[in-house]
Amino acid sequence: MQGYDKYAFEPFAVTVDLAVLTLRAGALHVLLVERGQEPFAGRWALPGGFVLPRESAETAARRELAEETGLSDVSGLHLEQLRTYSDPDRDPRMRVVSVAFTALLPDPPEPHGGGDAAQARWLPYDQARPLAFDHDGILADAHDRVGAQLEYSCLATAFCPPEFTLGELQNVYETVWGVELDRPNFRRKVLATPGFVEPVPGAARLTGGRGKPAALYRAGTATTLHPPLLRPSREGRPA
Amino acid sequence: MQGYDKYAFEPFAVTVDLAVLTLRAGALHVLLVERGQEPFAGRWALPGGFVLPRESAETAARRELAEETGLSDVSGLHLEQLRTYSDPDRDPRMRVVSVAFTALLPDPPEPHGGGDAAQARWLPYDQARPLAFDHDGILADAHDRVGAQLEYSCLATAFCPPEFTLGELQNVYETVWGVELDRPNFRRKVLATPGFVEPVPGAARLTGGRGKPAALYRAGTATTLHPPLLRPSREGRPA
DNA sequence: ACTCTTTATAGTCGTGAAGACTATTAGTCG
DNA sequence: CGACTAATAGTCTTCACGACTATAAAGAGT
Repeated sequence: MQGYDKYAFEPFAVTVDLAVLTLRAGALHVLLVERGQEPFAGRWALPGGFVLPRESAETAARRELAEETGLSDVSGLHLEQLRTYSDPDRDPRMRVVSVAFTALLPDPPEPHGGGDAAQARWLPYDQARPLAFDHDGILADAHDRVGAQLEYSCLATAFCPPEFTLGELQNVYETVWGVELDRPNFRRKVLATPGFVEPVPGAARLTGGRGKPAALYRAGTATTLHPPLLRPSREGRPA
Repeated sequence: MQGYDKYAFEPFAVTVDLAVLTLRAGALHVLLVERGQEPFAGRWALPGGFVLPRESAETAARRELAEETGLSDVSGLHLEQLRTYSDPDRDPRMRVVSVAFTALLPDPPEPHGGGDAAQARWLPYDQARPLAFDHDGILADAHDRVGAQLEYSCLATAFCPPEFTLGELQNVYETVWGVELDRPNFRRKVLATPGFVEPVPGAARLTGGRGKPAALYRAGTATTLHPPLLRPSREGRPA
């Protein structure tokens, strides 16, 4: 891009789309809004909106996240740019380039519902499709990304409340990956990774009534996992 | 994003920026163009340009890649979306949202120089800064991403010609990571990963005259490395 | 021709991480 | 009080990997 001829380019509308994921009742859920107008009227879609003139995409995404979830403080929530979707025909009305984000919530509040969205609610990830526009693909990309990031980052704690048990942390991995993990081994691995979690002294919580109370942990200072926590059975043992 | 009020959004210019990386003489190089106009006249910048009305960002990026490198066939080259940069003030003239891509080239052709760029050339990665606009940050992000992807993907072969020796493949890792790897161990690890590389039967190449000729390999069918090839000395052995 | 250097390739050894599994502890529920 | 449940502790075996040594195949120098 050298000289800027003001007639050398077409102006595009720039939006953000949010794949807001959470764990509810042991299942992965995604925050969706019901579309009121055509196209895709009545269809569920990822929340999002236009980037305002003086906003970066990140700022717009966090603003939309606050509006759609109704949470007063979204500053601590994990929000990360996923990818930009720019197919010329992804919106039948006009040329829209959308910067997609993934957001991870620990405890799911009932969605605000307000804003300009006709209706907002959590839907189980498996029952979300078909979504409007190219949102099926965006949602799939978000799931892939989060699943991969669980392997080599401390992202899993973003799904958990400030204080959590190792069982809850394990549930994050098992739910997102769709696999079962061995509990003692998971525990050994997590505790052996410096900075992943740190114990809350003297605290314990009953996970739901039955069983031995679990010790509580907080997210540690580390951001990356070295070595990573690899998901099992990807290529299996050959032969 | 519900209804589209045509006055509800500001039109943005959408561009692509390319971080084109290659290995020259054992050092990481990046393709840069010299800016002709203000702002940042005379400063080096990442190649890029406007997304055309009927293009996706990916299409625009591949078109720019062909223009800037002068290569006739860029269809086989590794090109991947990096991230979108949307700070309102990243271009002093107007509101420009840029979708950045990383591209990896095996053998560096002398850059075309033509196109609308004043001048295009390969610069060693370490001597590239300071670049125009926010391109220092984009370049750093590209380097980070490529370095991370070497760990868990077969990306390294994108830096190599169609047939390469394991020594050349190891040079990719060593150059991008800036570390030295043990040759026998690297060899064992690569060959033990199914689908990473496959031998070219009966072929051998002298790496540069001296020494035993090395066997040639081709890129395999795998795309991800399981388990990953972790870079050493990140957190060291504690205690 | 012989040796030295260089690079590729083969193999060895010890440590440690991780999967599979068993045992114990500390709670609730009937 | 026992049955049940979930957390936590510990064992054993396998295997990946870092460190290291040895051998093979080429060119360069004398």
